[in-house]
Amino acid sequence: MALAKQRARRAEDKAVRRHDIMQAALALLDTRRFPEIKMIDIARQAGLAKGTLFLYFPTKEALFLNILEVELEAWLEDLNRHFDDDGRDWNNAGVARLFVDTLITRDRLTRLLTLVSSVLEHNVDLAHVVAFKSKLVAMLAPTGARIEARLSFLRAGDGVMLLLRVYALVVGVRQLCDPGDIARQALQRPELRSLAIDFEHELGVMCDALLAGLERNANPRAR
Amino acid sequence: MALAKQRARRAEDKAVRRHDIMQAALALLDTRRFPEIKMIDIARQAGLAKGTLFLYFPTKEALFLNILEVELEAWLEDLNRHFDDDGRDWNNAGVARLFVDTLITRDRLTRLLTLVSSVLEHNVDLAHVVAFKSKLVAMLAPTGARIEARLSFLRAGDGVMLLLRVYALVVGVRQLCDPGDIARQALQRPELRSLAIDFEHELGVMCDALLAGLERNANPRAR
Amino acid sequence: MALAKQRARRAEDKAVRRHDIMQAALALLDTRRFPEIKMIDIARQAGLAKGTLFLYFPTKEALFLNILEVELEAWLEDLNRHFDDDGRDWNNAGVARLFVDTLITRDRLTRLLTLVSSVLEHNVDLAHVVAFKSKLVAMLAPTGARIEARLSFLRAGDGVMLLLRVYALVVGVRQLCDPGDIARQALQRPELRSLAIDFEHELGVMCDALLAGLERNANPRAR
Amino acid sequence: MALAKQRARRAEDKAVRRHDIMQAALALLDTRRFPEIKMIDIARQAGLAKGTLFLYFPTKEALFLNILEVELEAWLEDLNRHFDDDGRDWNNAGVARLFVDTLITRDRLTRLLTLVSSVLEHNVDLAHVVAFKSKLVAMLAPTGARIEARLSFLRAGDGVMLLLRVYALVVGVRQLCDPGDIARQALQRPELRSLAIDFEHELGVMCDALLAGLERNANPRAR
DNA sequence: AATGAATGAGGGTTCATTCAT
DNA sequence: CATGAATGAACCCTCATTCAT
Repeated sequence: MALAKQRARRAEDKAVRRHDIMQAALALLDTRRFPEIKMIDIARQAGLAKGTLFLYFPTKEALFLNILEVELEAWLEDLNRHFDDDGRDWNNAGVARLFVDTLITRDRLTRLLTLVSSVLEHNVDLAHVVAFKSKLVAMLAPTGARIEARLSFLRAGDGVMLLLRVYALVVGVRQLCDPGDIARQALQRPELRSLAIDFEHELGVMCDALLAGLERNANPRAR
Repeated sequence: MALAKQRARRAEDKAVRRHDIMQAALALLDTRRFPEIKMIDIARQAGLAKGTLFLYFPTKEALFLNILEVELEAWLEDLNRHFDDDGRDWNNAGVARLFVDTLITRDRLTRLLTLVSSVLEHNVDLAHVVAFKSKLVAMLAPTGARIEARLSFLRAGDGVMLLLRVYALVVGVRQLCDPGDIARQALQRPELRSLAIDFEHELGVMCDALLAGLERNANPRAR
Repeated sequence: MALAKQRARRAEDKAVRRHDIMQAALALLDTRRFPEIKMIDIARQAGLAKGTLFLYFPTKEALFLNILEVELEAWLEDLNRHFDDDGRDWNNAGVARLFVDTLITRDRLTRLLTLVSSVLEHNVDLAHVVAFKSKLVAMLAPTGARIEARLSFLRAGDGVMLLLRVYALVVGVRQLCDPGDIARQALQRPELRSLAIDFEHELGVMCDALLAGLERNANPRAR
Repeated sequence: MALAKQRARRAEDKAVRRHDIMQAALALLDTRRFPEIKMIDIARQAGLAKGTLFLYFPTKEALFLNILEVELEAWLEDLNRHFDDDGRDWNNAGVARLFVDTLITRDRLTRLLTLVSSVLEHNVDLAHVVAFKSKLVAMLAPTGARIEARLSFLRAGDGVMLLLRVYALVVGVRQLCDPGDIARQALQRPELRSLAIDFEHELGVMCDALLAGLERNANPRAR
């Protein structure tokens, strides 16, 4: 047996270890897609034994769901901080810009979002999913409220809904812009260039359009 | 040994067999998700042997990619037919409505779209992907042109781009609205109801907003 | 990929392959205990790939349960043949002797019997167990009838019951006489010699006693 | 971290802890089979940490082997007490009855006996097995002697041998009468009822027969 | 062309045991 | 002594794909 890693006995140490594992998984996500990441790889990356991972997360999916939760929280808090800035002149374009700016630096988050419904919510028990979604609802609310305060055409509840729509946008645009290895090669072809789309730019356009369109459609008289 | 199905010698017969296989796969897609559909199931559904499938499609992914191609073509042709109707008064809302109407009756297509970049373009060789994408480009162009003709704020190339954005919307909204089995249970909870979103309605709102927003943002002076 | 073994296409060939697999498993049983036999070992022994085994038997337990069935059948048929010999003067001792003689040359059978309730009837689905037990009932009946015909003190149904009791005896005596590797070493010690018991002899004593005792107790007046 | 249980410093305290652990394991044996009982379960049942178990017993098997030893001792002492009762009129039937009566109330013992050679004597080192078997020999002798004194047809050494044979009977009859979960379901079927055998009754019949038969066969002249 | 038997890589998870604290 | 975090070997079975017939 290899030398056992220092034991995490205090809750604090355990949190650190949890964090280490999540970071290891996250690091692998930069170069590989979810199905290509094996638990053993994560373990090695974290300098741990495979079994140890299962002391902290019941399944591979649960691990990534937790990662997503943390990333999501960080993003929402980031948004909150920005929305609390009264010095800015808030309008649709500004909000869209904020979404894009905070998202394009969060490659991992946007990649993880892609997995939620197709992967991460499978092989996880009901309680976990409920916990995740409850947390999500709780996290979305404050940010949603801030958005409503900044964009006058939004009504109560529209802020959270907007965030969910941005989530949909992120997922859709990722799939549109993120080819797999083979598709990437295919897109090299001149005749397929029209399908090679830049994530950042496209997300910007879509967010802009979404907000402008929602406002427009919120004011029927203006049509 | 079961009686061998009559051999498809002529190209015509082979096309029929191909079609049968695709229909069988499609039928299974109504009740199961891609990873849960086994090649043996498709074979049985088609009344063929497992190995026969591989005479027509090199991999499972290639099979579904072909299915997608056909479904996509049908959808685009449908769109074409509608766009060719001069009797309608074409505007954003009308186009959005058309997208939604033609998509919500195509459950299989919207489900397949979800898989493109995450699944179908893997385990398929370069030539296949190139073929698929080339076909796609060729199919999108005529419809794109028609859209451009119907919506005056669109410039050359915007029609195809719009279709791609609608694709992104479909993928995003599907993931937003289509929970897996466990997530569906979770969403029963009253406190999570806010996350239970109707696909059709949401797709409508998003398409409407996308078009309205794109027009708005296409006319900078109007801001 | 290694060279694929010749394919068994006809039902006849498949039966041969099934038989080969069972023989391979049986061969390994001579030198190892059930939990130490891995499916991969059986596959290699049979010159097949691991997956091939699962084409013929759904689980490891099912495989051995089938083996047991065959071995059991062979034994019972053997018994039938002997019982049909009118030239013998049938009495308790003779029947006991027959049991022992036919069993001590069937090492594998007696080892398998040990596993039935503790192992083989686990990880097998209900239908399989029912099938096995039904077959067992069907196989026991003819032999039971013959025994009843040979031993006058037996009443209807006693023949089958006697076979079940012999089964119990075999299992018990095997466990009594068959030490594991470590226990075998322990029994080398002079002071433990009293625990080293010979299977054949002991089975003989027990069978003799069982039959004599059953007869005795069947005639209360004789007490 | 849970509060560490008070340390057992004195040998006396340690014996108590040992006992606690064995009792915990024993309790679990009532509802589960050996392979389904996990060390962590035993630890929890005993209110201890998993690692602590290994301070008292080197392996899971060693733990159960010790339990068996104690249970066996209790049974033999019980037998001794009964055999020392001069008021009874000792004969085969009485002895058989005594075996059965003292065994059917010892469900755990009879279940453990089943495991001895197939499980408990594996993953235990030689010294342990030797110790167990030596103890066994020592425990059997006094009871064996008492039996010999009560049943006149027995010669020196036959008493111990009889006990071993009763052990074989218990193991065999247990396996015959104790179906696993699936087998139990199978035995519900009317056509398989003949295989559903009552442990107590069958053990009685077998013990009776064994003793009667041994006596019978011990007096060749009587044949 | 059709068949379906054969292949075998692949992988998450468990749990007895160890050992740092 | 007690703890419980860490270890990592072990393992059956699936299923897309191949290929002999």
